[in-house]
Formats: sequence, C-alpha cells, structure tokens
Amino acid sequence: MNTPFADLSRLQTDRLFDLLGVHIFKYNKKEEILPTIKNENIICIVTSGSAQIVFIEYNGNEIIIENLEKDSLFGTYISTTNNENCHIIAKEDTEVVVIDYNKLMNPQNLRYPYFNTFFRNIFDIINNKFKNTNERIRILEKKQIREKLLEYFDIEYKKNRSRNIVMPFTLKDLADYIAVNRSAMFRELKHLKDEGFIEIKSKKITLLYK
Amino acid sequence: MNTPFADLSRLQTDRLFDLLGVHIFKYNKKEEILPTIKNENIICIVTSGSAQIVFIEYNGNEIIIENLEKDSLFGTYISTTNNENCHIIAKEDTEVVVIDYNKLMNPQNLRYPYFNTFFRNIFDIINNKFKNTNERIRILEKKQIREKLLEYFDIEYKKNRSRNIVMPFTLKDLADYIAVNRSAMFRELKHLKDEGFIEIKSKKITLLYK
DNA sequence: TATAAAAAGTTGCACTTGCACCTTTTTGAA
DNA sequence: TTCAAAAAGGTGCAAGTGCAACTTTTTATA
Repeated sequence: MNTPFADLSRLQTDRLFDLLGVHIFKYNKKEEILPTIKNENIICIVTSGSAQIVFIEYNGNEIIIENLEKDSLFGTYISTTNNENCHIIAKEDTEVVVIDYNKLMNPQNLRYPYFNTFFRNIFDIINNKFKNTNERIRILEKKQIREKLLEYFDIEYKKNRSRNIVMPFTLKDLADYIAVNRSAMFRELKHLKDEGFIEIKSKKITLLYK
Repeated sequence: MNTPFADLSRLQTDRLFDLLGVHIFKYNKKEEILPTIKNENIICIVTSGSAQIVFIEYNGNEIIIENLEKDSLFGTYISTTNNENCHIIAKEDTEVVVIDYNKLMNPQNLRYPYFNTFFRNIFDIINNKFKNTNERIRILEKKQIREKLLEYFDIEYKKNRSRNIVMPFTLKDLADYIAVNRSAMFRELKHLKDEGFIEIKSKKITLLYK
C-alpha cells in the first residue's frame, strides 16, 4: 500500500507496463517533464528521482504547486497541471511512467491479477490525495484569513487529537497553502496570539481555546 | 460507465453487496443521512432518490455544498462532510448503500470479476470528481475576485472551446462556487463588462478578449 | 394569472487584505 | 565558521471586499 507497485514483483510490474503500453521518459535535473501534458488524459508515476509542479505568474514569479517525490502520481485527473503556465520540473535525474487513462480503464485488463493489485494501489493513493484536497477546499472556501487559520487548526487538531500543531512547512508555505498574503497571515497570527487563542513557538502552535 | 453499477447485472450487484458486507439505509424526505459519517472511513452510493450536503453556519445560514443525485458517491474520501456542521439531507425518499473503505480495499476481492468491474466504475467517477475539484482549487487559490472570475472563464473556455459560456447555475451559486460575496462578485462582473472584457445576457457570458 | 419567494441588481461604508518595503533571525552550503 | 540566501517579523497605506440594506426583476407554484 501507499506506493503504486506495492505487492507487485518486478516481473509483474514489467507485465503490467506491457499490458498498459506505458511510455517511460527519463529527464535530467532541471529539465521540463512532459511539456505537452495539458491536453491529454494520462496518469503518471514518478518511478525514480523527484520533481516539482511549478506555476509561473505573468511577472515571472514561480509558485511551487506540488512536490512530487518517488512514487507520486500526477496527471490530468490528479493534479492542477491543466494550465499553460504550469510546468513540471525534474529536481534531479528523474524517471516518469506515463499511462494512457483510456488504456488504464480498459475492462479487458481486469483479467490480470497484477493489474487489479496495481489498480487498487493507485485507487488508494488517489483517494488519500482527494481527501487532502477536500480539506484544503474547506480552508480556501473561508473568506477571511482568521477563519482560514482556524479551519486549518481545526483540521490538524482532529487529525492528531492534540492542541499542539507542528507545522510541516514554513509560514510562507502555510500562506501559500491557505492562499493569502504572507504578511497579512502573519499579522492575523499575531492577533490570535495577542487575544490569547494560540501560542507560537517557531513551528509549533498550541491551541489555547480547545 | 459513469454509474457505479455499469456493466453489472442485478445478480452481480447482489453478490457484490454480499462480498463487501454493505449496509443499506433508507431515509424519508428531509431526514438526515448518516449523522455519524464524520469519523468513519466509508464510501457511500445514492442508489435511489437524491440528497444534499448542507453546511450550517453559526448564524443558522444553510449553505448547499453539494447536490447528490442518484448514483452519486459521497463519504469521507470523496466529499467535504468531515465537519460537525455538515449534514446530508434527503431531498426525497432516498436509499443509500454504505461501504466500509477497508473492506473495499481488501485484496481478496480482486478474485471476483464483478468486483473489479465495480471498482473500475467508482475509480472513474472519483477521478472525474477529483478533476473538477482541482479546477475549483485553481479558482479558489486566486486572491482577487477578478482573477477568480477570469480563471473560471478560462476553464470553461477551454472545456467548450467557445467564447460563449452558459452558466449552469445562478450568479449566487457562482459566487458560492468561487467563494466570494455575491454583491462583490456582481460589482466585479460589471467592471469587466464596463471595461469591455465580457458581455452578459442573463446566464450567457461572452468573452470578448479571447 | 396572482403572488410569494428567490435571484439579480445597486450602493455606501467599514474593515480586511494585498502589497511594497523595510529589519531581524534562521538556515544551509561552501 | 563564514556568509549569503531564505524565512520570519513588522508596518503604513491604498485597494479590494464583505456586508447590510435596499429596489427591481425573474421564477415558481398554488
């Protein structure tokens, strides 16, 4: 589980690739991956190396939309790449397996046990990704920074059943995640602190109202 | 395709339900569906009738988060129900099939062809839902109403390859979808019209800049 | 076809936020 | 250990937006 090839032998993986007629692409560090991804229905797997989905703003600013480590999935159904300003850049030498969505959905495949195992693996990965995306939607739907922060705290609180939230990323990244201006978010964090709702110690936030 | 039971006979569906140990619940119009959904890993199917996922704000305001028609999927992985203020209400007499996610992911199931067919069906439905959710994220990430609207237009433009966008919902619903105040959105639409970027005729918007 | 409810259209105002532009602190690579 | 780059911390101001409170128009439904 958690990786696309869990419970599959090397031989089964080879057969699977054959069955699905996958295309394997290799990229050097800093090369752009699949510049033409935008118009095709595909699901891709990072089989080695790592990459980043980057959005380039009109002013040249680069925004990191997603980090793709080994075993990550991306593609038209799974990520926000359907935009001419989105680029996927290899962070190191990287190999990508590309699967045509229609071939993946061919009912004939269901005869092969190794296919079913694979299918189940990616189903699980996609569902977990979807779950995270839905959490983010809940935050982004909020109109005010304070509400967004409180929603974020609430989600983390329920996940870990703890008043102590250890942020897995920088404050700048958090601002990007909840889609607000970094300084404005920081200002609001300070207000929450001053009003006694939270305590902040570097990356650790304690919820005093729970 | 497009429905969870595509390519399955009545008999196969019965066997499937048996295999997965599903629970079938029946609700009358206006009844709340699965009040305890929040803490369980489940996937549910609306097998007859219809329902709505409703969020109740602190002031009593009801926000419709999602419409669930027959054959819709919902549940912890698929929808934004993981909140004590979210309720799923039957719009008419409604039947719901509840599947335990862990049972769904039991590798033993893969032996049964009817299971694999079913699995493929819901995989496809979930992926399409995910695709739509990612589109919405692209909109919600934008900080300004104008940018959100332009992103929405852009997505619709690419989908239909037409400068004419026919909105499938009311302006109020559009404001909810892009998560901004209705009046403020309307104000911005008027600005875009005054500046010659768009034309609006009731539910039809024409993009003049494309 | 009457009529009530919902949606669309409008506006002023207060508050929030983005943004630009700083300084200070932390981090990470040479 | 040094030193540059990134992140954190901070602030003033203008622009954008939410909100309340309307009027007008459209849509359902009895």
